[in-house]
Amino acid sequence: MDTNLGDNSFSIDLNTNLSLHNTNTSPRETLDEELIRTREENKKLVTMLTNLCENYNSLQTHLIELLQKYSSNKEEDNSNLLLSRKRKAEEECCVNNFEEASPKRPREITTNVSTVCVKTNRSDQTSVVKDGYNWRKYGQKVTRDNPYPRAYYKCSFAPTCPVKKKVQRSIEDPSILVGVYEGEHNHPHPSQTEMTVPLVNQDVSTFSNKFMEDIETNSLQQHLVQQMATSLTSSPTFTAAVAAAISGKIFEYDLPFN
DNA sequence: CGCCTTTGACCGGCGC
DNA sequence: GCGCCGGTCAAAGGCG
Repeated sequence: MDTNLGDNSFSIDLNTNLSLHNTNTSPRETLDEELIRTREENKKLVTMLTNLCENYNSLQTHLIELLQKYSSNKEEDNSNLLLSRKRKAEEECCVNNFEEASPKRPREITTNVSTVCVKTNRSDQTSVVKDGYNWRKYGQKVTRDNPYPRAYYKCSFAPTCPVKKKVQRSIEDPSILVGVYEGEHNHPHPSQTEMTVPLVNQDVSTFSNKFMEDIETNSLQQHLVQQMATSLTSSPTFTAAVAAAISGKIFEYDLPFN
């Protein structure tokens, strides 16, 4: 990993030592200087924020790649131990060779399988993984290897959407809901935000999914901050407002001396 | 009234 | 061929 984080060792000079009481220059000149200085600080902050976001994004991309490698290896190991022969055959068919249809099983092959684990309140008995999509429950079954019922859902946001999901509580930790998504949505996410799209097209373990949830939450916040900063700093209205606020403060300080 | 959940029945694959 | 098991269907009922 050669992600360069050294560039982030920035120091922010907020320029708090404003020369408010410079007796050699007129108030107008002082204000102009402060305005120029404020704009420069503004530019610096935007640059630093941009660098920070770029580093963050590259780091996140790298992390996702590592997690995908890790989870695919782990999935392979676990399937040998835990899955029945039937499940194992399906898993291998979908994950490793999903382009080829099994001669023994000419039925529709799912092209995409992903696992999502969601930590819930232990007292919460509902088996709902809130991912922003609309789901219609079409069945429930108690499986042999888990006393908790497995619920079957179809995506009801679009009539032609082929995505299905199975939700079942973990036998090891009942507070964890394990959702298995099959297929890909053929419609945009209802919330219109890419950041909250569930982890389709990835086989991700319990660990990595919890990790990914954190990443996505923080990423959303980061994204919002970035957008706010960009829109605000590029707005002449905003800079004018900042200048007005500063000048107002300066006059507050200056008035007793006039 | 439409959408959703519930739940028993049914179907197909697989092992013995 | 039979039984087990997971997945799906569809009727009935609930809810807003």
